[in-house]
Amino acid sequence: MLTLHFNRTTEYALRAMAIIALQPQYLPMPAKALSKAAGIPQHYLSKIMKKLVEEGLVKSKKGHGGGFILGKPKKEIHYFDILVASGYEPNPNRCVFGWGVCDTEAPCPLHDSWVDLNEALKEWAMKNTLIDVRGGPV
Amino acid sequence: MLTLHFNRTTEYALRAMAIIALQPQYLPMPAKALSKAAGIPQHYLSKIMKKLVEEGLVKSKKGHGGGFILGKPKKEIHYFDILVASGYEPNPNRCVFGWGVCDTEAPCPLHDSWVDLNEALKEWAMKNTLIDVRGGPV
DNA sequence: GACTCAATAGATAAAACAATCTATTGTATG
DNA sequence: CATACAATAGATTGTTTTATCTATTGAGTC
Repeated sequence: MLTLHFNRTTEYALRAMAIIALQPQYLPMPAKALSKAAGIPQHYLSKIMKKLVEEGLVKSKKGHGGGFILGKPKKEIHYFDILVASGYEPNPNRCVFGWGVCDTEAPCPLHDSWVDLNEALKEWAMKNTLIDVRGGPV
Repeated sequence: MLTLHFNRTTEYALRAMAIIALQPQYLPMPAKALSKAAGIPQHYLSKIMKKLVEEGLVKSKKGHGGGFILGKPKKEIHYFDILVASGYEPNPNRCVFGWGVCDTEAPCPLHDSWVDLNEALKEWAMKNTLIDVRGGPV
Protein backbone atom coordinates (compact mmCIF):
# COMPACT_ATOMS: atom_id res chain seq x y z
CA MET A 1 0.00 0.00 0.00
CA LEU A 2 1.06 3.51 -0.58
CA THR A 3 0.66 5.03 2.83
CA LEU A 4 -0.95 8.40 2.72
CA HIS A 5 -0.51 9.81 6.16
CA PHE A 6 -1.31 7.01 8.51
CA ASN A 7 -1.05 3.30 8.37
CA ARG A 8 -4.01 1.19 7.53
CA THR A 9 -4.90 0.43 11.12
CA THR A 10 -5.25 4.10 11.94
CA GLU A 11 -7.23 4.77 8.82
CA TYR A 12 -9.58 1.95 9.73
CA ALA A 13 -9.99 3.36 13.20
CA LEU A 14 -11.01 6.73 11.80
CA ARG A 15 -13.46 5.07 9.46
CA ALA A 16 -15.02 2.95 12.13
CA MET A 17 -15.45 5.84 14.54
CA ALA A 18 -16.97 8.00 11.82
CA ILE A 19 -19.52 5.35 10.99
CA ILE A 20 -20.48 4.75 14.59
CA ALA A 21 -20.83 8.49 15.04
CA LEU A 22 -23.33 8.60 12.21
CA GLN A 23 -25.59 5.93 13.71
CA PRO A 24 -28.44 6.73 16.09
CA GLN A 25 -26.68 6.51 19.43
CA TYR A 26 -29.43 4.55 21.14
CA LEU A 27 -28.77 1.73 18.70
CA PRO A 28 -25.53 -0.23 19.21
CA MET A 29 -23.81 -1.14 15.96
CA PRO A 30 -22.68 -4.75 15.75
CA ALA A 31 -19.11 -5.39 14.66
CA LYS A 32 -20.34 -7.38 11.71
CA ALA A 33 -22.44 -4.55 10.33
CA LEU A 34 -19.64 -2.11 11.04
CA SER A 35 -17.17 -4.32 9.25
CA LYS A 36 -19.42 -4.40 6.21
CA ALA A 37 -20.23 -0.70 6.21
CA ALA A 38 -16.58 0.27 6.58
CA GLY A 39 -15.12 -2.36 4.30
CA ILE A 40 -12.83 -3.59 7.03
CA PRO A 41 -12.08 -7.29 7.58
CA GLN A 42 -14.14 -8.33 10.54
CA HIS A 43 -11.48 -9.88 12.75
CA TYR A 44 -8.99 -7.21 11.97
CA LEU A 45 -11.56 -4.65 12.91
CA SER A 46 -12.22 -6.42 16.19
CA LYS A 47 -8.64 -5.85 17.25
CA ILE A 48 -8.94 -2.18 16.47
CA MET A 49 -12.25 -1.92 18.31
CA LYS A 50 -10.69 -3.48 21.34
CA LYS A 51 -8.23 -0.61 21.62
CA LEU A 52 -10.93 1.97 21.06
CA VAL A 53 -12.95 0.39 23.84
CA GLU A 54 -9.96 0.39 26.18
CA GLU A 55 -9.46 4.08 25.52
CA GLY A 56 -13.10 4.76 26.28
CA LEU A 57 -13.84 6.12 22.82
CA VAL A 58 -16.55 3.53 22.34
CA LYS A 59 -18.51 1.31 24.65
CA SER A 60 -19.24 -2.26 23.76
CA LYS A 61 -22.21 -4.33 24.67
CA LYS A 62 -22.13 -8.06 24.33
CA GLY A 63 -24.92 -10.42 23.53
CA HIS A 64 -28.11 -10.15 21.59
CA GLY A 65 -28.80 -6.59 20.48
CA GLY A 66 -25.29 -5.59 21.44
CA GLY A 67 -22.63 -3.74 19.52
CA PHE A 68 -20.74 -0.50 19.78
CA ILE A 69 -21.81 3.00 20.68
CA LEU A 70 -19.77 6.12 21.30
CA GLY A 71 -18.13 6.31 24.69
CA LYS A 72 -18.74 10.04 25.01
CA PRO A 73 -20.34 12.93 23.15
CA LYS A 74 -19.13 13.47 19.59
CA LYS A 75 -17.69 16.85 20.36
CA GLU A 76 -15.42 15.31 22.96
CA ILE A 77 -13.91 12.78 20.62
CA HIS A 78 -11.07 14.38 18.71
CA TYR A 79 -9.42 12.71 15.78
CA PHE A 80 -6.34 13.00 17.88
CA ASP A 81 -7.77 10.56 20.41
CA ILE A 82 -8.48 8.09 17.66
CA LEU A 83 -4.98 8.37 16.26
CA VAL A 84 -3.45 7.81 19.66
CA ALA A 85 -5.74 4.91 20.46
CA SER A 86 -4.69 3.21 17.26
CA GLY A 87 -1.00 3.51 17.88
CA TYR A 88 0.00 6.96 16.74
CA GLU A 89 2.78 8.49 18.78
CA PRO A 90 2.07 12.22 19.24
CA ASN A 91 5.35 13.23 20.83
CA PRO A 92 7.88 10.79 19.52
CA ASN A 93 11.29 10.93 21.10
CA ARG A 94 12.54 9.56 17.86
CA CYS A 95 14.47 11.79 15.51
CA VAL A 96 13.69 11.76 11.78
CA PHE A 97 17.36 11.85 11.27
CA GLY A 98 17.99 8.87 13.47
CA TRP A 99 19.91 10.87 16.03
CA GLY A 100 19.97 9.74 19.63
CA VAL A 101 19.36 13.18 21.02
CA CYS A 102 17.60 15.73 18.89
CA ASP A 103 15.97 18.77 20.43
CA THR A 104 16.07 22.55 20.27
CA GLU A 105 19.48 22.48 21.91
CA ALA A 106 20.99 19.91 19.61
CA PRO A 107 18.75 19.77 16.56
CA CYS A 108 19.28 17.52 13.60
CA PRO A 109 19.26 19.22 10.19
CA LEU A 110 15.58 18.48 9.68
CA HIS A 111 14.49 19.18 13.25
CA ASP A 112 12.84 22.55 12.75
CA SER A 113 10.76 21.63 9.78
CA TRP A 114 9.85 18.33 11.36
CA VAL A 115 8.55 20.01 14.49
CA ASP A 116 6.63 22.29 12.19
CA LEU A 117 4.97 19.36 10.47
CA ASN A 118 4.19 17.63 13.71
CA GLU A 119 2.43 20.70 14.93
CA ALA A 120 0.40 21.10 11.78
CA LEU A 121 -0.72 17.53 12.06
CA LYS A 122 -1.49 17.80 15.72
CA GLU A 123 -3.48 20.93 15.16
CA TRP A 124 -5.56 19.16 12.54
CA ALA A 125 -6.11 16.19 14.80
CA MET A 126 -7.11 18.37 17.71
CA LYS A 127 -9.47 20.71 15.94
CA ASN A 128 -11.47 17.95 14.28
CA THR A 129 -13.97 15.97 16.30
CA LEU A 130 -16.65 13.48 15.38
CA ILE A 131 -19.01 16.41 14.99
CA ASP A 132 -17.13 17.18 11.80
CA VAL A 133 -18.14 13.86 10.32
CA ARG A 134 -20.80 14.59 7.81
CA GLY A 135 -23.68 12.73 6.28
CA GLY A 136 -26.52 10.54 7.42
CA PRO A 137 -26.24 6.97 8.73
CA VAL A 138 -23.94 4.97 6.51
CA MET B 1 8.22 0.54 13.07
CA LEU B 2 5.85 3.13 14.24
CA THR B 3 5.36 5.25 11.18
CA LEU B 4 5.28 8.91 11.95
CA HIS B 5 3.98 10.53 8.81
CA PHE B 6 5.75 8.85 5.97
CA ASN B 7 7.06 5.42 5.37
CA ARG B 8 10.66 4.62 5.95
CA THR B 9 11.66 4.99 2.34
CA THR B 10 10.40 8.54 2.23
CA GLU B 11 12.03 9.39 5.50
CA TYR B 12 15.31 8.04 4.19
CA ALA B 13 14.95 10.12 1.05
CA LEU B 14 14.54 13.28 3.13
CA ARG B 15 17.54 12.39 5.23
CA ALA B 16 19.75 11.67 2.27
CA MET B 17 18.81 14.87 0.50
CA ALA B 18 19.39 16.91 3.62
CA ILE B 19 22.85 15.48 4.06
CA ILE B 20 23.84 16.03 0.48
CA ALA B 21 22.57 19.59 0.75
CA LEU B 22 24.91 20.20 3.67
CA GLN B 23 28.02 19.06 1.83
CA PRO B 24 30.20 21.43 -0.19
CA GLN B 25 28.59 21.15 -3.60
CA TYR B 26 31.83 20.88 -5.52
CA LEU B 27 32.50 17.65 -3.71
CA PRO B 28 30.38 14.65 -4.72
CA MET B 29 29.32 12.49 -1.83
CA PRO B 30 29.83 8.78 -2.36
CA ALA B 31 26.90 6.50 -1.61
CA LYS B 32 28.94 4.69 1.00
CA ALA B 33 29.69 7.82 2.99
CA LEU B 34 26.11 8.94 2.61
CA SER B 35 24.87 5.60 3.83
CA LYS B 36 27.04 5.88 6.90
CA ALA B 37 26.22 9.49 7.66
CA ALA B 38 22.50 8.90 7.29
CA GLY B 39 22.37 5.52 8.96
CA ILE B 40 20.69 3.98 5.93
CA PRO B 41 21.56 0.49 4.66
CA GLN B 42 23.76 1.01 1.65
CA HIS B 43 21.93 -1.06 -0.92
CA TYR B 44 18.58 0.13 0.20
CA LEU B 45 19.79 3.67 -0.11
CA SER B 46 21.04 3.00 -3.61
CA LYS B 47 17.51 2.19 -4.72
CA ILE B 48 16.25 5.42 -3.25
CA MET B 49 19.06 7.39 -4.85
CA LYS B 50 18.19 5.94 -8.19
CA LYS B 51 14.74 7.49 -8.03
CA LEU B 52 16.12 10.81 -6.87
CA VAL B 53 18.53 10.79 -9.80
CA GLU B 54 15.72 9.97 -12.23
CA GLU B 55 13.74 12.92 -10.91
CA GLY B 56 16.72 15.19 -11.36
CA LEU B 57 16.95 16.05 -7.67
CA VAL B 58 20.51 14.79 -7.55
CA LYS B 59 23.15 14.10 -10.14
CA SER B 60 25.36 11.09 -9.91
CA LYS B 61 28.89 10.66 -11.05
CA LYS B 62 30.39 7.23 -11.41
CA GLY B 63 33.94 6.16 -10.93
CA HIS B 64 36.81 7.39 -8.82
CA GLY B 65 35.97 10.64 -7.06
CA GLY B 66 32.34 10.21 -7.96
CA GLY B 67 29.22 10.39 -5.86
CA PHE B 68 26.10 12.50 -5.60
CA ILE B 69 25.58 16.23 -5.77
CA LEU B 70 22.39 18.25 -5.89
CA GLY B 71 20.69 18.37 -9.26
CA LYS B 72 19.65 22.00 -8.84
CA PRO B 73 19.96 24.90 -6.38
CA LYS B 74 18.77 24.18 -2.84
CA LYS B 75 16.01 26.72 -3.02
CA GLU B 76 14.50 24.90 -5.98
CA ILE B 77 14.28 21.56 -4.23
CA HIS B 78 11.10 21.42 -2.20
CA TYR B 79 10.42 18.68 0.29
CA PHE B 80 7.43 18.06 -1.87
CA ASP B 81 9.65 16.97 -4.74
CA ILE B 82 11.45 14.54 -2.48
CA LEU B 83 8.20 13.06 -1.21
CA VAL B 84 6.91 12.59 -4.72
CA ALA B 85 10.18 11.10 -5.95
CA SER B 86 10.07 8.56 -3.19
CA GLY B 87 6.57 7.42 -3.92
CA TYR B 88 4.25 9.83 -2.18
CA GLU B 89 0.99 10.41 -4.00
CA PRO B 90 0.05 14.09 -3.68
CA ASN B 91 -3.44 13.89 -5.15
CA PRO B 92 -4.62 10.41 -4.43
CA ASN B 93 -7.82 9.42 -6.10
CA ARG B 94 -8.27 7.06 -3.25
CA CYS B 95 -10.88 7.75 -0.61
CA VAL B 96 -10.00 7.35 3.07
CA PHE B 97 -13.35 5.82 3.44
CA GLY B 98 -12.77 3.31 0.72
CA TRP B 99 -15.45 4.75 -1.51
CA GLY B 100 -15.19 4.39 -5.25
CA VAL B 101 -16.12 7.97 -5.96
CA CYS B 102 -15.49 10.58 -3.32
CA ASP B 103 -15.34 14.26 -4.19
CA THR B 104 -17.00 17.54 -3.35
CA GLU B 105 -20.13 16.35 -5.11
CA ALA B 106 -20.37 13.02 -3.38
CA PRO B 107 -18.15 13.26 -0.32
CA CYS B 108 -17.56 10.48 2.14
CA PRO B 109 -18.12 11.36 5.82
CA LEU B 110 -14.45 12.15 6.32
CA HIS B 111 -13.90 13.90 3.00
CA ASP B 112 -13.78 17.48 4.18
CA SER B 113 -11.39 16.98 7.02
CA TRP B 114 -9.25 14.74 4.88
CA VAL B 115 -8.90 17.37 2.18
CA ASP B 116 -8.00 19.76 4.95
CA LEU B 117 -5.21 17.52 6.16
CA ASN B 118 -3.89 16.92 2.67
CA GLU B 119 -3.66 20.62 2.11
CA ALA B 120 -1.84 21.23 5.36
CA LEU B 121 0.66 18.59 4.46
CA LYS B 122 1.10 19.85 0.95
CA GLU B 123 1.60 23.37 2.21
CA TRP B 124 4.33 22.17 4.51
CA ALA B 125 6.00 20.20 1.76
CA MET B 126 5.87 23.12 -0.64
CA LYS B 127 7.11 25.84 1.66
CA ASN B 128 10.14 23.91 2.84
CA THR B 129 13.17 23.58 0.62
CA LEU B 130 16.66 22.32 1.15
CA ILE B 131 17.58 25.85 2.23
CA ASP B 132 15.68 25.13 5.41
CA VAL B 133 18.04 22.33 6.27
CA ARG B 134 20.25 23.61 8.99
CA GLY B 135 23.72 22.88 10.25
CA GLY B 136 27.17 22.37 8.82
CA PRO B 137 28.38 19.33 6.88
CA VAL B 138 27.22 16.17 8.60
C1' DG C 1 45.52 -1.73 -20.24
C1' DA C 2 45.25 -3.19 -15.32
C1' DC C 3 43.48 -1.64 -11.08
C1' DT C 4 40.50 0.73 -7.95
C1' DC C 5 36.60 3.35 -6.82
C1' DA C 6 31.75 3.99 -7.27
C1' DA C 7 26.98 3.80 -9.23
C1' DT C 8 23.46 0.55 -11.17
C1' DA C 9 20.78 -3.64 -11.33
C1' DG C 10 18.55 -7.84 -10.06
C1' DA C 11 17.72 -11.60 -6.99
C1' DT C 12 17.06 -13.22 -2.40
C1' DA C 13 16.08 -12.96 2.67
C1' DA C 14 14.15 -10.97 6.84
C1' DA C 15 10.84 -8.27 9.20
C1' DA C 16 6.71 -5.80 9.76
C1' DC C 17 2.05 -5.30 8.73
C1' DA C 18 -2.46 -6.90 7.42
C1' DA C 19 -5.79 -10.43 7.22
C1' DT C 20 -7.92 -14.80 8.45
C1' DC C 21 -9.32 -18.66 11.24
C1' DT C 22 -10.84 -21.03 15.47
C1' DA C 23 -12.28 -20.93 19.90
C1' DT C 24 -14.11 -18.69 24.10
C1' DT C 25 -16.77 -15.64 27.01
C1' DG C 26 -20.73 -12.92 27.90
C1' DT C 27 -25.75 -11.48 27.44
C1' DA C 28 -30.34 -11.24 26.11
C1' DT C 29 -34.66 -13.84 24.64
C1' DG C 30 -37.98 -17.57 24.22
C1' DC D 1 -31.89 -23.39 30.67
C1' DA D 2 -31.19 -23.74 25.78
C1' DT D 3 -30.39 -21.05 21.92
C1' DA D 4 -28.80 -17.35 19.17
C1' DC D 5 -26.28 -13.27 18.97
C1' DA D 6 -22.20 -10.69 19.65
C1' DA D 7 -17.69 -9.20 21.69
C1' DT D 8 -13.03 -10.98 23.06
C1' DA D 9 -8.83 -13.61 22.57
C1' DG D 10 -5.10 -16.23 20.57
C1' DA D 11 -2.94 -18.59 16.86
C1' DT D 12 -1.95 -18.88 12.13
C1' DT D 13 -1.41 -17.45 7.39
C1' DG D 14 -0.57 -14.10 3.61
C1' DT D 15 1.28 -9.84 1.72
C1' DT D 16 4.02 -5.86 1.55
C1' DT D 17 7.90 -3.39 2.95
C1' DT D 18 12.52 -3.20 4.23
C1' DA D 19 17.04 -5.04 4.08
C1' DT D 20 20.82 -7.77 2.24
C1' DC D 21 23.64 -10.13 -1.12
C1' DT D 22 25.88 -10.77 -5.56
C1' DA D 23 26.89 -9.24 -9.68
C1' DT D 24 27.66 -5.66 -13.51
C1' DT D 25 28.72 -1.26 -15.66
C1' DG D 26 31.18 3.12 -15.84
C1' DA D 27 35.02 6.28 -14.83
C1' DG D 28 39.17 7.80 -13.24
C1' DT D 29 44.50 6.67 -11.94
C1' DC D 30 48.85 4.55 -12.42
